[in-house]
Parts: sequence; structure tokens; C-alpha cells
Amino acid sequence: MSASKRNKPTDSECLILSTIWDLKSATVREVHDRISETQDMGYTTVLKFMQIMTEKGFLERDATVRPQVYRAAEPRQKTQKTILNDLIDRAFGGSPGTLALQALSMRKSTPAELQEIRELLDRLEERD
Amino acid sequence: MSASKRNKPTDSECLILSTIWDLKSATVREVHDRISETQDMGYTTVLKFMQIMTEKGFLERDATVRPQVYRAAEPRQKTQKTILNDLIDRAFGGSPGTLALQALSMRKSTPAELQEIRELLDRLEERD
DNA sequence: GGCTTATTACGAAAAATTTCGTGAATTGGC
DNA sequence: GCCAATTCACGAAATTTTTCGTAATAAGCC
Repeated sequence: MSASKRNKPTDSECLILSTIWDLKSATVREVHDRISETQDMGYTTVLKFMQIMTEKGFLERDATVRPQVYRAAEPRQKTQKTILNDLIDRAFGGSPGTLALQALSMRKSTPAELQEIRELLDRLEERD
Repeated sequence: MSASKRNKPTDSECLILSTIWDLKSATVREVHDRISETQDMGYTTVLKFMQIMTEKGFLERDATVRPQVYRAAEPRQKTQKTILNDLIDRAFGGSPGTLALQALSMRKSTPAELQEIRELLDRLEERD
């Protein structure tokens, strides 16, 4: 199967993906421990999500080791872009700029991030 | 009632909100006509969503006129920020900059938007 | 090998979202 | 005022998402 690209993960799936992106690869327990810090979600609930996500093609699992280890099937950025594409059309009138503007004006970003964005802007405007 | 702020609209609700933001205020038919251009969604389905959204506090309705007219209960930006806040934590490791960067590198933005972002960056960096 | 604990599979309940049928109420035209 | 067409309220079915209980399986220890 592996619907991989076209469909975006659900809210809970994003939470789990996020953790796995951070850890590169992770067992169910590792994911659950991480998520438990902020959320109230049972161990078998996390397990079930990870099984479903494997079916959907969001995760891959190595069943040769115990406990089993999961990895993201797609690179983080690719999935993030799928999510953003959907959101931009759905709630930002198709304008990525509007979304970016709102995001930046909302919370403090690091100087490094701001600099990176400046450089991106330079490259984007050069193309004209 | 009016849960207004804390909760984010569902996917379908975003679609409808988007339309109403554009039109400032709208009847069910107007919203349905707009959405029908790209989606396959029945009239009564749209109506039901708008009724639910009114209960939830996302919309307000003027029932004194016929057909009834709906408006967004909160300003567009406020709702957009609620959505972004959630997404940033859920899938972007809490970093608005990462989200902004991805959004900008994804599709072409207008020169005006790029300029606006530059100005925002200037203001943000001044604050240090 | 048997016991204890941790991990995994299965399936299904609970909750939330999406969809629409049906009939009542309202409006506009004649 | 009456009829056709539109709009609205109600409720419920269908689907998807979220949650977890329970049992099966595997691992680690003495």
C-alpha cells in the first residue's frame, strides 16, 4: 500500500511523527515516554497509532529486533509540506506568504532562523 | 457558549470559514456555490456545518433576515493563529521559523508579500 | 524449563467528524 | 391568497479518529 504522500496525517499521528522525527528511530515505549510528558495517552493507544501509521505508509518498522523499531517512511520536510499545502489552501486563501507572516509574528524565532529566512527571500527575489 | 478561541476548526469548518472570510458575510447558498466550484459537498451538508459552527462559536448569524446571513465570530487572523499555534507544536517542533521557511520555499509568493515579510523581519530583529 | 515482565496483535467501543434525507417554515410571483 | 421554489431545523446514518481491554507472544532471569 503506502499511501505515503497524498494524505496528511491526523492530529494524533502528527504528534507521534514529530517524536520519531526527533529520535530518528524509536520503539513504542520511547515514543510513549516522550508523549507522556505533555499528553495523557496510554501505551497501547500509542502502539495502535503506530501500527495504523505503518499500514498507512507513514512509518516503517523493523520487526527483526525486539522491541521493534519504527522509522518515518518519508523525510520530515516532505510530510510537513504535505500538511502545509493542505492548510494553505484550506485556511490561508492559497497564500503561503500570509501563513509565513502570521507564523513569524506570533512567537519569537531564533536569530539564526530569521537570518535563514532572509537568505531564502534573497534567493526567491533573484529569480524574477 | 462560544468556545471561540481555544479550539481550532476542523478541516471542513476551515473550508467554510475561508469562504466567509472572503465574502465578509454570506448565506448558506453563497457559501455552497463557492465551495461547489472545487468540492463535492451537498447544500444541506454545508448548512449543517454552518449550524454546528454557530453552536461552537465560530460563526454568528443574523436570523432576522431571509435568507439568514452568517459572519465569522472572530477575526480571520485570530483563528489562523490558533490553527498555526497548534500546528507548530504538533508538527514543527515548536518552531514558527521552520514552518515559515517551508511555506515560503514551497510556492511562489507575490513580491509584495516577500517585501512585507522583510519588513517584519526588520521589526523583529530591532527588538533585540 | 518455569516464572515474571515487557511487547505485540486483535478487535472493538467511544468519540468526533462528515454527510444527507425528510419535512416544516418561509418567500416570491401570479 | 395560493403554489412552486427556496431555505431552514431536526435527527440520524456513515465514516473516521481516538482510545483501550484483553489475550497472545516473546524476552529475561533464576
